[in-house]
Amino acid sequence: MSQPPGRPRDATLHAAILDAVRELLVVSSYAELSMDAIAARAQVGKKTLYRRWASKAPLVVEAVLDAYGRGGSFAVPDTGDLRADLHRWLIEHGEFIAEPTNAKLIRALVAAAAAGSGDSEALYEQLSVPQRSGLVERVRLAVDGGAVRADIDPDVVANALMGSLLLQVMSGPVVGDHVVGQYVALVDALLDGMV
Amino acid sequence: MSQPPGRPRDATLHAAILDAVRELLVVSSYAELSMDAIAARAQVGKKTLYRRWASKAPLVVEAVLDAYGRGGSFAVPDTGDLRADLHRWLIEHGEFIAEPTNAKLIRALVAAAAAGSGDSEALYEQLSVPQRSGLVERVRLAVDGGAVRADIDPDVVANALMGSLLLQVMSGPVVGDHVVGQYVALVDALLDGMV
Amino acid sequence: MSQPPGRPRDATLHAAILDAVRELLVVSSYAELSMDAIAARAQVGKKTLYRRWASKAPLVVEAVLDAYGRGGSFAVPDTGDLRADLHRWLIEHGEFIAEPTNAKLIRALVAAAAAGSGDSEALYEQLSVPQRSGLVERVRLAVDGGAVRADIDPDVVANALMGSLLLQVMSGPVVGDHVVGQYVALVDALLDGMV
Amino acid sequence: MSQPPGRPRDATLHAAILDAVRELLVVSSYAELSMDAIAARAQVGKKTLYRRWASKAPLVVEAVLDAYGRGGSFAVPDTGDLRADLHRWLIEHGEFIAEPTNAKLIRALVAAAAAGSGDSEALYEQLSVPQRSGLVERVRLAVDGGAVRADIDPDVVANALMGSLLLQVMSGPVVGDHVVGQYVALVDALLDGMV
DNA sequence: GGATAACCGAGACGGTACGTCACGTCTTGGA
DNA sequence: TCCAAGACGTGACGTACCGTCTCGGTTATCC
Repeated sequence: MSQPPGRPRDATLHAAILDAVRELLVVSSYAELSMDAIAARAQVGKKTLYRRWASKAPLVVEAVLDAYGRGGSFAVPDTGDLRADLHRWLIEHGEFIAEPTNAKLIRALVAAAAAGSGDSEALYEQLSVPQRSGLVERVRLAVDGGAVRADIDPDVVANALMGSLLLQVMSGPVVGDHVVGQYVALVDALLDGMV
Repeated sequence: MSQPPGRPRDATLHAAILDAVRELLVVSSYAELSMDAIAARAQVGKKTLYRRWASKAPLVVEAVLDAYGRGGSFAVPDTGDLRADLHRWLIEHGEFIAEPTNAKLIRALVAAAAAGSGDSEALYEQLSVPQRSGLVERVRLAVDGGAVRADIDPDVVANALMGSLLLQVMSGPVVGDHVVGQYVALVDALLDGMV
Repeated sequence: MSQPPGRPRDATLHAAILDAVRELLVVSSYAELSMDAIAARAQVGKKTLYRRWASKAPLVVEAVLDAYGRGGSFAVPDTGDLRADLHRWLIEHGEFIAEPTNAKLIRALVAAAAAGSGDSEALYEQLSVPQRSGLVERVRLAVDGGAVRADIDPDVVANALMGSLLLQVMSGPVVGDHVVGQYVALVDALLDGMV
Repeated sequence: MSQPPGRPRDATLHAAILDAVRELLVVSSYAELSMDAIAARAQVGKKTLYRRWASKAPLVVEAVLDAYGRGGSFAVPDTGDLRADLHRWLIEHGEFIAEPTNAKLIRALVAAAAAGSGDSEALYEQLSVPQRSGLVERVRLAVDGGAVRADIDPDVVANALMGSLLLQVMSGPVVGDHVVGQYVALVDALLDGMV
């Protein structure tokens, strides 16, 4: 209950720093992003950065997830209509990553996870795990309700959907409405089969 | 026809350098990998590295693709049985990335693509494009042969399969036979539908 | 009056670096001396060197002049007896550069002045100008006092004395008392004439 | 008598290389001069340089001495009039080093001697020893002839004259006729005494 | 006249040092 | 205790130079 002694941390700095990170990431890849540049941009001492984040990776992860979370709700909807719910979720994400700014942020997140040593996978899972569990849960609900065959593994479906999105991000800038149609087609193929 | 003047580049160094990169990547993530260490390991001057590759990213890409290409044929088979062909292709890749050594290499490849500045996407596509076109071609064949519905977009199928693999790589070390079963289940769900 | 923001430079490092330079110069010529070695010896980052000196040349100059300045007073004495004063000054310097350690330092100073590009002459003159003006002043005093002919140019005398010393340094290690006698002889020849 | 087998060395290259060295030294100090640049300038392979000179230092020494030797005779004259002979020798040298191009060359020679490790003093003496012995010989002749006091050490006189010149070179660009007058004054002071 | 041998221009090579940049820590004065 | 500013040790970056080597090719003598 008692408050720690000394001057409390300036809460407004948090947002300023995350903003600086995102602004810099839009114009300069993860590798080019430096803690010095972040501190300079946010008008903040480097010590302040390291007081709050252990290194560049978790800082970038938080900056990206912060933008991701504020960009509207990405929870998997449950209207009872599985096809419509998956369509909507996939299109929502598709439009998010179609925005070049957002694509750069996600690419930075992947870079932070892939480049880092060992425990940086954990950071990456801060993004993937909640989304995956939301998807798995929604599919399991459909299985339980009998709308989907009982032998379907929800994890497999979640992998296919999220994997398609990830591949899209990593394949560079995306063009036009064509892509949105592909998301619809993916859900339909999974539900109806290709045969 | 005529040979350029001066001492020609030593062709054996190319392989020695790529070997050094791979050996180092097994024990030290992409971020920890240094050009100095590569040069030292390959018994080569740093100048020789920069004479042949512009930076760490394309060097790592070539080293990984070189191992990938030599690791046996990953072409999509065509036995006439689409289900069996996709099963086999997916399991082949699944086992490749299940090998921890290979997983590290692929993670490094992703890191090189994600961390690099701009044109490294192009390098990354050296891996993804050939695989994608093989897959797309195989599915299109099935569509043309009437084994698959005419309104199926082969690109969508390729995205789902490759995306699942990519997600697997990025989600850290994978355990056991469980995963292989998931690949079978993904192909089956796509072919038969979930409903 | 106010102090600039940020951590102030560590004043103790200055002396440590200059010491390291001198220690290294005793065993390795100016050309062999490397900034890396200096940094390693002084337990200092290379950045710290370049923060304080633009390159190797001015660093060496300061290191040598620092030792020269601390090695006792080399001011030209003024006892009223010009011959004795010049004898003493010349012998003092002669004994200084006869010390192999000091000779190496002075040779490094000359190398820094001669090898450097343009503005290192200025650094070199940090040594020569004060000595020259002291000598010139002493001779001018003698001229004014009538102890020396009025048509004598003090600059000419200073040149001859300092030049003899410089030539000695550049001519490699010097042997014994013979040299001291030569300094006495030089002053006597100048005062009394050769004829 | 017999000629060694194989293609003889191209004698014209020697001069071309020395020219290249001098041309480069005029615009870029000794430290900035590189063997690569010399080879490129002289249209010569680097192997050709190292076939003829062990390193940069002796090459520079030869290039400078070559120019020095061709610049007319610098032998000490012997007209019987010591004063006139020394005047003439000193003025000749003074005018030589007053030429900025020549001054740069001599500075490079000093740099080659001072910067190098150990045996480079030997190179420097290729210039100083012949001049010194010429001077010493001339003074000794005057001593023997009774034109100069018997207790005068010719080495001391040579030191004073050569040292004055060396100091002049190292003190940067020189201005005007003023300097020539100083050389005359130096000889006069030595001959007549300052008192 | 063929073999042999040294020369030559060009430029790749291993190594070392350069001067810069980034990381993560530390040290000021001050809030 | 927090904060901005910035110096600090460490270590990687990408470049330049040194002196050696390896190409294709040229000139000389020797057999």
